[in-house]
Amino acid sequence: MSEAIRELLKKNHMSVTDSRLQILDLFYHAPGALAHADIEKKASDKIDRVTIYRTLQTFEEKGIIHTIPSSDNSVKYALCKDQCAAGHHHDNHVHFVCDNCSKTICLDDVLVPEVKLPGGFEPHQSNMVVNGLCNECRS
Amino acid sequence: MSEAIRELLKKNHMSVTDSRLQILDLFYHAPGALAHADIEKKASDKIDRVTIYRTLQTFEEKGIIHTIPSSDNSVKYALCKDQCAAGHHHDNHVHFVCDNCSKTICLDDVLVPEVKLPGGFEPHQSNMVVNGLCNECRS
DNA sequence: ATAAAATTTGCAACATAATTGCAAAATTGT
DNA sequence: ACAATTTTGCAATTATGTTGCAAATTTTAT
Ligand SMILES: [Mn+2]
Ligand SMILES: [Mn+2]
Ligand SMILES: [Zn+2]
Ligand SMILES: [Zn+2]
Repeated sequence: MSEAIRELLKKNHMSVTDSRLQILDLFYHAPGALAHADIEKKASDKIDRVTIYRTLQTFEEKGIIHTIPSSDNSVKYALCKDQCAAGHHHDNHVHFVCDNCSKTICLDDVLVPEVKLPGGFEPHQSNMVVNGLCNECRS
Repeated sequence: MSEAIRELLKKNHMSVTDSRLQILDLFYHAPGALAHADIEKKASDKIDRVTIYRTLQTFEEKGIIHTIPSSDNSVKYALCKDQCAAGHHHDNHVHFVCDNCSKTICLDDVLVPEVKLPGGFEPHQSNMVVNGLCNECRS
């Protein structure tokens, strides 16, 4: 189990360290996406803020996690599923943010639809975030 | 010209003050969306940081400007087109962020497409941001 | 036009978030 | 077990955002 996490680090040519194992473990068990602050709180064995910043940045560069944009200066991060490699993300799925519980969820099966842009614009990557009530909060 | 801006403030029941006129003027002449920092720099007659924060918040509440989400903790703002009223925005258009010049542009004519969500999710609002090369940077 | 009332502004103080350099600690390869 | 490399934590610094309050400005009433 924790073995899978070690492998992920190895596969991406990263040293396996306590902080990284711990942070990855948080992502694997989290109900939704995590913000820097969430990690700072949840990390059992306290990790320095700076280390968290650097770890998130490295994970993002290696294609292990991706960022989820927000309108309130609170970027969140979530695990990439598969084909994301260093420098080349392919997370073209929709994200959902619950207005009630404020959980942020990757809708891995809902792909971001293509849109026709005005002439001259060349699209590289699209992000779509839907706000509303999540499946749990609507019950 | 500046008269139109005064009218906009009046129409929204706001006192017309120097700061507000100046900031609105910036938006009307800007090539793209503006971040708080942009306004702080561009304001000819220096406006206090706090006033900028408060002005942006008020404009947003009144439906004069809307926020554009980002993946790097730097929300931008742009003018609303029309039917946005206090507390009820209707800016359901796509936004474009240029990877080269990093301009952020409202594609007012490109509507955010609907997506079918998994059962139980109730959508309220959608945002879509496309990255790539803008019309100017591709030439 | 003037004065009173209401709103907005700027300053100071504070709080939180993010970045950088560097030495100590941990990890990796031999 | 050792040397080389990488990562971590701390301190210092900078950037970003919030709040209370008195002074200034704008609006409304006279
Ligand atoms: Mn995702
Ligand atoms: Mn817009
Ligand atoms: Zn919810
Ligand atoms: Zn461009």
